[in-house]
Amino acid sequence: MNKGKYYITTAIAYTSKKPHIGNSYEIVLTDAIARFKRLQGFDVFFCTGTDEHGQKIEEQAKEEGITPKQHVDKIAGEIKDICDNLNTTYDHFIRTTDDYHEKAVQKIFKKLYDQGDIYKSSYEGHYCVPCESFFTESQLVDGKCPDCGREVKLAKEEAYFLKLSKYQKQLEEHIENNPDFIYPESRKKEMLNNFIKPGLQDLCVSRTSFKWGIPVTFDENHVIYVWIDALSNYITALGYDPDGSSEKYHKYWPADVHIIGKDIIRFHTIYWPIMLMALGEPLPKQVYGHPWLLFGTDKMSKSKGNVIYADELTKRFGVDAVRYYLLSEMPHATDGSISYETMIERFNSDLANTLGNLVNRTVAMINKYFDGVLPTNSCEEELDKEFKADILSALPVMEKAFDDFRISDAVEAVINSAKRSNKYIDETAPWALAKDEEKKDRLSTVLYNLLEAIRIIAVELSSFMPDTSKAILEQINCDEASYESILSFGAAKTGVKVGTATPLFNRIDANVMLAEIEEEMKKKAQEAANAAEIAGVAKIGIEDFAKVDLRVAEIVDCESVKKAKKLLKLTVFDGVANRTVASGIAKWYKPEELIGKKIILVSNLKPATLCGIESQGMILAADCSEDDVKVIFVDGIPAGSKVR
RNA sequence: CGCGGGAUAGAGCAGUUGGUAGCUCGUCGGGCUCAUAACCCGGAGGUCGUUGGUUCAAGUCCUUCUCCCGCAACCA
Repeated sequence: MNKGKYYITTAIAYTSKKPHIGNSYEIVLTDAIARFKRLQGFDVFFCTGTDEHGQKIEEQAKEEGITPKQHVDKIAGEIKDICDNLNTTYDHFIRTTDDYHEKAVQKIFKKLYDQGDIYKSSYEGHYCVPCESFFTESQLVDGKCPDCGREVKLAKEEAYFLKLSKYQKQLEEHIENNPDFIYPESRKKEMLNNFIKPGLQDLCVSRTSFKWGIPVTFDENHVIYVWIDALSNYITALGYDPDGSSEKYHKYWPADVHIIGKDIIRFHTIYWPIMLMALGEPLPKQVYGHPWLLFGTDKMSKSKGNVIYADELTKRFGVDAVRYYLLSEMPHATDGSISYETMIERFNSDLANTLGNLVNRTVAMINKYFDGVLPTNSCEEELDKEFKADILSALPVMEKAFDDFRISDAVEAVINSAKRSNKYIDETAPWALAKDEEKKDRLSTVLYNLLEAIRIIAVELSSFMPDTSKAILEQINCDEASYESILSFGAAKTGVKVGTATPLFNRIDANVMLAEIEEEMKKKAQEAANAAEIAGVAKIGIEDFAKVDLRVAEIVDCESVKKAKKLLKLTVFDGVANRTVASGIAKWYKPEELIGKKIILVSNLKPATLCGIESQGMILAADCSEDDVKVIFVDGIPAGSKVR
């Protein structure tokens, strides 16, 4: 049954570095929706890809001593591997360095220029020559470059601009007339009130400060800056061409939904619609800004050694379990957090206990009592009705949940079916029926109902856990997996021999696995630290060391600093006089426990002002680990003693 | 008042337009034995952060304050 076309996209991933599991969530989320729409009978086109231009990539390649293209090929390959590894069913993987994309973007740029929506002007700002960057007045620190601290000068850069202002009214109307356009709703107000209504400034769409981008055909010095390049992927992927687009484009555009991270909602609900208006093309029907995935309460960072990549997780838990976890654990509107503890917990309770065990015990009983072949399903009883109704009620719940992007609710609906089935086993007690030869037919019927419930669950699960879905159908030896077959109860057939009962998910011993993981995390953190620090530190001569004047000093006073979370203000006696030192150890020490202690002071450090305090030196402390700092105390040595 | 998000059972969360406060995990007790120490039932546990207000009715709307988490500034 064909319900029409459905075009769905992810944002394209920036190829500066390998994405971690938080970045990978988006593709899994989108894939689940795409699979569900296909199940429902939509002709789905699912597009993902990579965004490969820009200054950052140019710089990174330079550091690595390779060409931007080589750098981008490597990362794009890694990203594609992740998508494949996660078993996602994208129909097209676009790279912004693809030939057809570059050509189409150049034409788009030209068209907009020719019709006057793009114009040449100049961009004025504070320019830092060594950094080759422009800054606005508010970005400057003490009137100097925020990156390097050097003087900046006023400079002009020639650039092309897109006339956002011209379409402002039209966009505002569109957003107000199409309440579903921006989702979740809370974002809509944010966009309207913060950006659109105050008035849109024209958008700078070209750069001359770097070369790694799509050249402007009619102006050699300029490359097309990110927006027109990256956002256009949604139409160039289908074969859009200002001179005549492909059949595929006419079939699938406009997109039914763009799935993106909440950080880029602005670009997708303001710049992108205006670009399309200018091109005279229809707007996407909906933009869903999904929340972020955090690791515990920490953000993932390489130096902490807690970065988790999708491939590491799938190796440990299996692809389907990772997909299940991401989809079931993420809230639809607020940020979600993942941890190994909850992942193991959900694995054991939902997948192994509830779902896996249900399949296992049912198949085992069919084999045990009927040699794998059920003779009949006609011995119905009153309580079966309620059971069937409960199982069938899951699908409408799922459909509503998918429409609202509440994927975790959809997942929950299926797991609830499994729970209901476990309850049905208890209600009917097949093992008791088995003891009475007269109740054979009833026993067969009960097991049939379970088998059919499991089949429906397996089909519903296919959007989230495709391999598991197949494995279940295989185990019950049934290949009826259509959408129509789960609208009513009874598509499974009697007289078919089921397979042997094989556990789908083996329970995980949390203690063992967590210990293992901790071990590995430590190793990774160690490696990161070693690589970054020891290797990166150049050898110095004794004369360099001699420049550092280290003195023992006594802490005579200490107080915390308002408005600075990390800072303590110390007054230390260096043998001659008192001086003030600011130190970022507030997290580990209370002011009163430091008073009277003796420490080692770097006494000839140039003073610096931190949060309004002039710090005249620095005290020595050791980084025991990422989150543990210990001050080096030297009690018993007179203040003022030189250390060397 | 730098911006933003949050505070609901031991933990993690849901509570749509105001109408009896729920779910998962854990815990305690019971049941069952087909199954992966699993499954099923029941209990305990919450003055919904604080103050005041609107209302017949507030977790939900308005207000005061407190605390926590991101970002910004700060680990000389």
